[in-house]
Amino acid sequence: MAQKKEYLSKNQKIVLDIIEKSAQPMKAYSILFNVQKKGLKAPPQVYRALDKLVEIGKIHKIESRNAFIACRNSACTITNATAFSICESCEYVKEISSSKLSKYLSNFQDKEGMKYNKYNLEFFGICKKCK
Amino acid sequence: MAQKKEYLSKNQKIVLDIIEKSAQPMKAYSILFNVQKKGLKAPPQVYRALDKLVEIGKIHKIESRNAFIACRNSACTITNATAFSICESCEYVKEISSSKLSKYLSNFQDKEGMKYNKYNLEFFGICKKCK
DNA sequence: ATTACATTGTTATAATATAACAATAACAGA
DNA sequence: TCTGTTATTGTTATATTATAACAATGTAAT
Ligand SMILES: [Zn+2]
Ligand SMILES: [Zn+2]
Ligand SMILES: [Zn+2]
Ligand SMILES: [Zn+2]
Repeated sequence: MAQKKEYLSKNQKIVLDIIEKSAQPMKAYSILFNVQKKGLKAPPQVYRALDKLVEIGKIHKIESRNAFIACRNSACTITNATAFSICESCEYVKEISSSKLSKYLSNFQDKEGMKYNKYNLEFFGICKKCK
Repeated sequence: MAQKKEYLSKNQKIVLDIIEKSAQPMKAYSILFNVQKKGLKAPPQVYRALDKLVEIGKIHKIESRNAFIACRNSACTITNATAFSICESCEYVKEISSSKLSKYLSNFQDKEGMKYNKYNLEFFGICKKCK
C-alpha cells in the first residue's frame, strides 16, 4: 500500500493526501478549494488525479454522493469490489470489509449464469450516533 | 403496479411514459428533450417528476451513470433494495431480481451488528453480446 | 368564497465533469 | 548531449447534471 504511493505523480500525491486526511468523503470542488494553495487551480487537475487514484484503488467514489473517500480496507487491494454504509442522516460513510460479503458478491451469478468482475454496493441507514 | 399510475400527476405520467418506452436507462436531459413536445420545457419539471417516480419505485436511478430506468421487477414493490448489471462495453443495463440476493443483502449486518433498510448494488461486466 | 395544499411554469444559477490544446517534465536510446 | 517519445501538468472554455427561488395555476375541503 505504502509503496504504491511512491509512484504517484505530484498532483496525485497532493490530492490523495487531502483525501486521506479527511475522515469522510470529499467532493471534487471541495478538494479543489483545499489544494489551491498547493498550486492546483483548475478542475481538470483534480479530476485527473481522482481518476487515477480511483483506478489504482487508493480512493473510491461514493456514486450516490459524488464524493471520494480514501480506501482504508487493507483487504481491498482490488479496486473492483467495493461496499459502503452510508448514514442518511449525517452522511457518515464507512467502507465495509466483509470477506463473506465480498465472496458472496464476487461469486454471484445472474439468471443467465453470468458472472461479474466488478461491483459497487451502497447500504443506507441511520448510524448509531443518529439513532 | 398499474393502479399506482392513476395517482400520478400529468408531468409524472409524461416522464414515466417516456422512460418505460425506453429499453435502456435515459439521462435527465435526454428525457427533457423528448418531452418538450409535450410542454415540459425546463429541467425542474423533469427532475421533480423523476424524484417522485424514484420515491415511489416506478423508476430507479443508475447512480454510476446518472441515468434512470423503469422498474420491471415485479418483486420490486420496494424502492429500497435495488440491484443492476451494467455492461461496461455497450452500457446495457438490467435490473437483477434474485430473491436470494435480496434476502442476503437485506439481512446483512456489519461488524457492529448494524442492519440497513436500503441498498443499491451495481454489478459491472461485459454482456453476452459484447463478448 | 376562503383556505390550504399540491402541482406546474419560469428564470436563473449551482454543482459536477470533460474537451481541447499548449507547456513542461521525465526519460530512454542514438 | 541531443532527440524523439511519453507522461504529466497548466489553462481556458464548455458540457452536463441538478437545484433554488418564486410566481401562477389547479384541486379540494370547509
Ligand atoms: Zn477499499
Ligand atoms: Zn448518522
Ligand atoms: Zn425495481
Ligand atoms: Zn454489452
